[in-house]
Amino acid sequence: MARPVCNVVWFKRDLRGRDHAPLRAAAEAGLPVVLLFTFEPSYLACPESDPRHWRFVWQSLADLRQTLAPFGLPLLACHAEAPAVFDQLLAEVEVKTVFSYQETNLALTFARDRAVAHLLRQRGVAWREFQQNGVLRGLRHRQGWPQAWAHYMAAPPDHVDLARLRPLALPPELTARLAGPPLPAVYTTALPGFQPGGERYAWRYWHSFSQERAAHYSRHLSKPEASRRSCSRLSPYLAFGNLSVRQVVQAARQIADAQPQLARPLANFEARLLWHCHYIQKFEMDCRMEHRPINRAHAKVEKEWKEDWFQAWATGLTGYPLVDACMRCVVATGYLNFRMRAMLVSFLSHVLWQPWQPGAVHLARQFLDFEPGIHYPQFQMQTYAVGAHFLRIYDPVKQSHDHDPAGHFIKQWVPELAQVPASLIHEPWRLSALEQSFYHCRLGIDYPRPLTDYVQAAARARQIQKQLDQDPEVQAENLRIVRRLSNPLPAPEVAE
DNA sequence: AGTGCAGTTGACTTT
DNA sequence: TAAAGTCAACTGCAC
Repeated sequence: MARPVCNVVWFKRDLRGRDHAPLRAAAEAGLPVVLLFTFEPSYLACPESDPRHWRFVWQSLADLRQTLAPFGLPLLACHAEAPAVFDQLLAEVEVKTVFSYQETNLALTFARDRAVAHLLRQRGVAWREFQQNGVLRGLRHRQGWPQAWAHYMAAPPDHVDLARLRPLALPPELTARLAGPPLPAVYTTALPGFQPGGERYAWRYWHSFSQERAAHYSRHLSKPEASRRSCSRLSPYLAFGNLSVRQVVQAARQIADAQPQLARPLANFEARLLWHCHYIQKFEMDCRMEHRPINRAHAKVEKEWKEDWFQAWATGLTGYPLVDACMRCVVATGYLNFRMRAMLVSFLSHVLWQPWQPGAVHLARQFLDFEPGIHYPQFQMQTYAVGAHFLRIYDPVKQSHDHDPAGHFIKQWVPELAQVPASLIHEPWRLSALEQSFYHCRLGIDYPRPLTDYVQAAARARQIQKQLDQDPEVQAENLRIVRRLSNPLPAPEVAE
């Protein structure tokens, strides 16, 4: 008996029903479709994964199903490795083409994609992968990239006519077999404190941002507390593709045109959307930075692993109030603004003098909006002076005075310091014995003494960096990186 | 009242 | 997206 013929749309980090090139292509191709998502055990179990990410995906799928249901389109979520899913599916149905987006992600998913490509090629199935968010695969240099990005962002979205998609009816037995075992409840139960996934929530965040919150965007961007409201909070929706960058860019331009008083903050916001894609493009072009220093000569910097220091950092017990508040906050909510993230990385790398890789894995799990293409380039930039960049060592006390002067954020996340007055909260190690007892904050008992002295540690980090700058091997590597990764044209906002 | 000077502030440069 | 260094201008104060 002839196998039924169909196409497949394979959803990855593009969990939306609009501006979706693979869906659009499948609709235009005419054949019945199978809509597929895979929860892969190897991906769920990888060190960078946290249940918070998969809960977000779960919620996104529920939302997507709501979008698809009126058109009678089922979405098959399989708890199995993707190659195995395709293998089983191809045994029962004849797939002409698999449509998906290109995925700039971990080495793990890249290897998975190669296995899938191999399998599909063997079975004579075409795989059409589409460019996502202006990120280009196979670029050798970035000359012309900003122009290509601008062109993509200005182009009309990939409109999907869901009414034109016809589902392929799979036998329930096959559907059940493909679906695999149910996901453990930890991946499917919502937790308070985290942003919920899904296209509908994504647009709700966009509307509240563009209508109310964006006014103070630039002023509050770096404040640990105010940024939670005044920033867009779209990052997890972009990371999992509940929104395309293009949809957001175009929505922002529309609002900026209609409401001139928002033009400035929204232009600032759009510049960051460009940087978002810029870093993913960087990672796409050199994904080895997931594991090793982008400046290979930096591999010889010796760092002494101190498990207890790392644990103190990871749990918010370093003795530096703002550092601890930030870590506890991101562990509890999955969100922290850019500057505070950079400070956490700087503190681990330069002050505690610990290797960055375990820190990158820890924060990948905490960030609800974990985006490998931003995460790894940023970690490397914060850790090393790479290419044209210089070292940025954040002073945790200065940051505290500058961005949380009244200590509200600190008190919220480090309740041990709740009684300490604002004037003393940034440096609790200065509290006298009397003050410690008066403010219920005994150092070493209620709240830790600093793990190490910031001033000395930063001086050492700067000195080692100075030596590295003189090192011919480091210099040669930097030259290579500048040639390959830097953009030889003027900055995009100027060129535009 | 005007001068000298130590200390502060801010703009700008450098790493 | 940082912070230290440099320098000039400014301030407050003693005399």
